Amino acid sequence: MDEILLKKYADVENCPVRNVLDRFGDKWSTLVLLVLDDVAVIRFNEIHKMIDSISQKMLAVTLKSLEADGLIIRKQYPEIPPRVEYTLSERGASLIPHIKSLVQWANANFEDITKSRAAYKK
Amino acid sequence: MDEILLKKYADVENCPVRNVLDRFGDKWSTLVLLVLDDVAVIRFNEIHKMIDSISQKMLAVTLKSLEADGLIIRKQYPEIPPRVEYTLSERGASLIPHIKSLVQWANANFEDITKSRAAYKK
DNA sequence: CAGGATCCGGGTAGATACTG
DNA sequence: CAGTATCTACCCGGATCCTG
Repeated sequence: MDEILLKKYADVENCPVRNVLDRFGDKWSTLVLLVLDDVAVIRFNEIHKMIDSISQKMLAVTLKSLEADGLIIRKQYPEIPPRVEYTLSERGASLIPHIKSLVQWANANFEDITKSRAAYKK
Repeated sequence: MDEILLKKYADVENCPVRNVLDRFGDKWSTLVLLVLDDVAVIRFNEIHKMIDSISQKMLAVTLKSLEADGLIIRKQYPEIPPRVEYTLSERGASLIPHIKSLVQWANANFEDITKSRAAYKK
């Protein structure tokens, strides 16, 4: 690993690793990004339907923080009833391949890890 | 994205995405893996020195769960004072490239994201 | 040295109700 | 429809103390 990263192990505030982890670490961001990548354009309630285990509140919070980080774009139409559409930004799209490679690893190793975990308990 | 993943959005328990995310999502696992990759063999207190912001407790917890998942190997020597060495397992090593690609993305985008976040607040 | 046990506080997620 | 507001409960993480 780079020297740069090594030195930053201790520097929690400005550590890019920590920073990106805090973004991924949260329960839903990654899943939302994958959904957006999957459907291109989507509305609030549609996301909620696709990830039905997320609460309305957490979906709102997640979308807001993703928007704040410039990973997704929120487009609001001045209509009644209101309509809001979410899409991936360029920055968000550039992140997708990395997430997907992780997901593929997860899929490939999921079963083995589950077995290890079960065996460990004994 | 694959159909398979799509269907699994709703299936929290058996979803590989969720599962791998829960492993990464925790505050320290990824950082510990990076350290292990960096040094090959390392003892408890050495990790603690490198990541000094982690508490003793969380380091122990993190190492245990990584071991349970078969991502690291714990080797204990029957000596006094006790000595325990940690190394990456093959499975753990196979994960490293994926993490690193994510870290690189984080480094490349860290500054811009920080700016976006600051601008959003106004 | 490498942790285990315990206690404790704060933040975060969930449920529910409400609104422009 | 697309959220916000509030309240609560739980869990996580830190600090401290202890031990083989």
